[in-house]
Amino acid sequence: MDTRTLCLAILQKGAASGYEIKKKLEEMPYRIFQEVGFGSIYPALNRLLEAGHVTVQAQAQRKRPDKKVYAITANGRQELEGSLLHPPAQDRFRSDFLFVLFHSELLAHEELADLFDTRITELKSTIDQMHACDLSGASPGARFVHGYGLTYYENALDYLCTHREWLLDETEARRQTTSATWCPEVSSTVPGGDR
Amino acid sequence: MDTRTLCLAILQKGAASGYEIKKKLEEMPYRIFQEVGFGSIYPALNRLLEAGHVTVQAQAQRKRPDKKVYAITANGRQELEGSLLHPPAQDRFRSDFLFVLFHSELLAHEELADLFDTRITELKSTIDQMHACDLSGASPGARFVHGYGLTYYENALDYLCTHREWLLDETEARRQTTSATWCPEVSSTVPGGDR
DNA sequence: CTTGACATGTAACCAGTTACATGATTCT
DNA sequence: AGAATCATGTAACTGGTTACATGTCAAG
Repeated sequence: MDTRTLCLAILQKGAASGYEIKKKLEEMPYRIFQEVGFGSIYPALNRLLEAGHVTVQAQAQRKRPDKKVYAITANGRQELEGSLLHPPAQDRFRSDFLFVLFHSELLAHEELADLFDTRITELKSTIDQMHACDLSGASPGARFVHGYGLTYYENALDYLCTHREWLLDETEARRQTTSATWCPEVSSTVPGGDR
Repeated sequence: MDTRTLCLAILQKGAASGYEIKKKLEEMPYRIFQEVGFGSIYPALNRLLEAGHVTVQAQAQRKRPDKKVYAITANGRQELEGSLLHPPAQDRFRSDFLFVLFHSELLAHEELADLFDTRITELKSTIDQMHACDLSGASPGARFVHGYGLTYYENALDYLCTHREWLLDETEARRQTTSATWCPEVSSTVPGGDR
């Protein structure tokens, strides 16, 4: 989702400044969608302003720089609802982690094991944070998306744990049988081999 | 992963033309990572050529336009291995579908139901295709990644099926309780207070 | 006779990231 | 004293998408 729509979505729940929008995009539940930098947010807000989708109000603050509080307009709400209506684009999943594992035979055994271990630790911490997350008062949509993300992380963790040894062993085996002999793989935990 | 690295990864498994690279990126197992257009591939190959990561050889064909077959060099292999070594960037998951469901209260009941149904159908078809996919001869890494993707899709399908009714009902319930008290304009709800 | 596969490329456009630029205040 | 937080923005760069441009051949 582009930054403009993301900003509209947040402003729809209440007026906010660019700085505050960035903070909200960093924490749950918006974190699931995307993190964007100031370099995207401020220009996006200016374009929304030009288009009449939002209004600004400068807020002088004692002992703080001025704040520009943006609020969504009826026009902006219509725009947001419009973008929800047309059929959503395909999901895109980008994982450099998987890309590296895909080429497991180009890495040393230890590097592979380390990769797994750090990812498993990260996943556990992410899952803990998501469990700790307060959802009282959250909309049904927010809860649904949170649950989707949580089950994704939990299943990913499970997959990594149950297939770690398999990949490590198979990669080692493949490395040794470079071109000489063909080794018949016999395993009950071959990914995709359960049909 | 950027297009150049993606091209190197494919060429590492064998020489290919730009057209063939695109086809490989469209099918399993590369499909999991990313799909890229010709507009990305041809410039990427030229940059790899300039950098000495690949070589070209024009191949005249009977009754076909000439083909430019690219092959990876020792230099290019080193480059690829190098990019696998430094710690992978964070996974990014972008889903307009989830973004829409997040705002379920802005959509009509029927639109929501339709969204679910089309997505469920799509997922089922994707899963079938992945099950039908031939993995004999695939590297351990490729199998691992394929399995990761497959379990993701299966779990996503399961989550959608088991939570469809919940979201539909909860959204309906929320709509009825908030419609009366909903306050549209800017008003006093400025987050972050004032001073 | 038209669609689709084969085959390569460029140019304009759009979006996002990173680095830069500024500056007060509060916490450790 | 130095780091973190609050607060806003621009400019350069990078990368990807889309549209354009060209052409053959096979199959329906």
